[in-house]
Amino acid sequence: LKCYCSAITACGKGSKWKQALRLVDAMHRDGPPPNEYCYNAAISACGKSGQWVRSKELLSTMRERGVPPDLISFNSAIDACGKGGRWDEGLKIFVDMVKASEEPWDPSMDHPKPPTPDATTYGAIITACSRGKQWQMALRFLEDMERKGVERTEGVFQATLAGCARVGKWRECIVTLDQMRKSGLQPRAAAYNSVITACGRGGEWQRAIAILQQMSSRGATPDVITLNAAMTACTQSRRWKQAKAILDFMRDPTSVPT
RNA sequence: AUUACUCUAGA
Repeated sequence: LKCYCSAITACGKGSKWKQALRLVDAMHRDGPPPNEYCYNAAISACGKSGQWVRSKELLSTMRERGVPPDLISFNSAIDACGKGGRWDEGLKIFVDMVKASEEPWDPSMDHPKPPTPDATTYGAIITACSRGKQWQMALRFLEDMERKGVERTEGVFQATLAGCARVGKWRECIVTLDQMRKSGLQPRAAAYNSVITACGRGGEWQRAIAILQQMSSRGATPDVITLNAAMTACTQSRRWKQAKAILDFMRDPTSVPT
C-alpha cells in the first residue's frame, strides 16, 4: 500500500496524472484497495498537472468507496482548483467542507468527524483567490481565520498580499502588513515585495521607495526581487532617474542612491 | 507513504 502511495506521489511530481489514475484503477481492480493516503496523493498529483476536474472526481470516488475524505483530501482538492485557475471551484469545496463539519456528529457514528478548515485549507483558498484576482475574497478569508481562531501563518499573509499586489491595492497591502506585524510575525522580503509591487501598480512610486527604506530598519533584508519591484515602480511612473539609480545600486552596492 | 506557503519583470 505504501509503495502505491509513493508511486502515485512520484507521478504527481512528474506531472503524470494519467499514470496516477491508472495506479488507482489498478488498486480498485486487483487490490489492495486505496486508503486515504493513496487518494490524497492522487488528488494532489492531478492538481499538479492542472487537472482539477479529476481531483474533484477523486473526492467523490473515495466517498463512494467508503473512504471519507479527510482534511488533507479537501486541502489538496482546493489547491488543485487554485492551480487550475478555478478559485470558484475551490470555493465550492471550501463551503461544502464547512457545511459537512457543522453537521451534528458523535463518536458512535460510523464515520470519523468531518474536518474543519485549518491554516493549510485557508492557505489554499486564499492562494486560489489571489491567483484569480479575487483580492476582496482573499481578505475576507484572512478575517475569517481570525474569527474562527485559526492561526494566521506567514504563508497566508503572503498569499493575501500577493493577491492585493496583483491588482495594485496598495492601501490594503499596507493594512495587511500592519496586521501581520501585530499578530507577532516579522514580515520578510517576500511580504514587503508584494507591498512594493502594489505601490508600483498603483502609481505610488514614492511610497514604494519609502517602504523599501522602511523594511531595512525593520529587519527585513531587501533582495533582488525587492529592488526589481522598486525599480519597476519608478519605471511605471516614468521616474527614469530614480529607476536608473536603483539599477546602478544593484550593479554596485557602494553607489548609494538618495 | 499523502496537502497550502510566497515573491519582481518578461516569455
